[in-house]
Amino acid sequence: MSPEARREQLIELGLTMVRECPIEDVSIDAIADAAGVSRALLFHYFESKQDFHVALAQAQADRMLACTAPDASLGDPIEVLKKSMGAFIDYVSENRIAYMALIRGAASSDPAMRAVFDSTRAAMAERIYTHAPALGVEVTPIVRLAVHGWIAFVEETTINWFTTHDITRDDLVTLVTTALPAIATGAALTDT
Amino acid sequence: MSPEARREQLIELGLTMVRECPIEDVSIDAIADAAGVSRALLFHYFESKQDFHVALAQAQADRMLACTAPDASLGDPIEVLKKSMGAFIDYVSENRIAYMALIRGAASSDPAMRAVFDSTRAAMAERIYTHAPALGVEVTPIVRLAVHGWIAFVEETTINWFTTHDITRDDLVTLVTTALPAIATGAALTDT
DNA sequence: ATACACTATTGAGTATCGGTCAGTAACCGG
DNA sequence: CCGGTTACTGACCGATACTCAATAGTGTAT
Repeated sequence: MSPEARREQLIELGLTMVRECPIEDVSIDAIADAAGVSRALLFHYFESKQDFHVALAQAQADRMLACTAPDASLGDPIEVLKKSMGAFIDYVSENRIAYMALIRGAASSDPAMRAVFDSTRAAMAERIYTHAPALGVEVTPIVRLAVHGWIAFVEETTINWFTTHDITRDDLVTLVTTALPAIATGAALTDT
Repeated sequence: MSPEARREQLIELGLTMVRECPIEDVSIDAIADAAGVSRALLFHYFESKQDFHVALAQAQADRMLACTAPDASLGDPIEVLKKSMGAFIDYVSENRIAYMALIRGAASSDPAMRAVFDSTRAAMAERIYTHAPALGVEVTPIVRLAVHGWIAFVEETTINWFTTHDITRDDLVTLVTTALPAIATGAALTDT
């Protein structure tokens, strides 16, 4: 099998397994067995287990970003944001174990993992910045900090929402959508 | 040595080590060596490595909660919050590796760890709820969700601030403090 | 067609680490 | 002084991340 195809297969398999149980419970053995190859082959394609996990996280992050890509055709920035947030909530709903383990959980320890995490958030933040001027908000350091914090707000409320489920999905979308201007404009005010 | 003293010593030692390197890199061997006891003794005091980590997280969480206890003597809820937020920022600054690893990072996988994490956030949220009525905000499910999200917002901005440091500590305190009413009142509006 | 080179792939090995257990030594009351 | 309780240990086990020399399979040049 060609290196690229095999690499892709292994990552795909890894993502599937991580969808069912937390990442640290997925051994290299299990992945290799499921793929029908030897353990050693995994270390041929990935330098270490960490490296493999980083590849998984990157793949997961890419898909999430693709799913939540803003639909500029909607025109109104708030509507664009709303649709994007809905997509985010749905994506995390469908991949919550994988998402929590890869994007959120492992963000603490491994620097390489943290880098994936950071760049993913930065990509999400960048989308916001492009619409900020249209809403009369200047992108200053404090606004940037606030936007990053807001992303954490969105993640936390989404994850929390699964366990409680005591408000509707639409209310959640509205909550996180309206929170952004509320936080950002407040931050912009602190700035001056 | 008495069981209690030993337990305390091991936890204290664990917290010290976790202050310097991520928790999963701290082996039971290392802790036992540092304490001058055998590995087996650790398993006499803690059922498993996970159990030990939970004990560490609980101790860390307790200290954080103690440090950030609201000072009701200030009167004005916003001032109380501001002081508490300042204390939180300072605490996390001084213990960022341990905090990230124990309170934030490990929240994904182990249910017992997640329980510590959840109850800590719940304790922080409870402090907020007691002041909500005074600010004309009713504590509904959506407000609860928003408050939990806001705590994530505070954690994220604090951790992020530590790496960039491009605004002043006071501005950060103001940012997170003003964000709470901004988010909570917005949430309360969505409710009706 | 055959030999050769290249590489995807492996099986067998090593080190480390979490966890177990039978046993020891030290401190206790009688 | 003796017996029991218990803090404590050393030696073992299984799993797992990781290594490496060797192989099998495929494409190419003559």
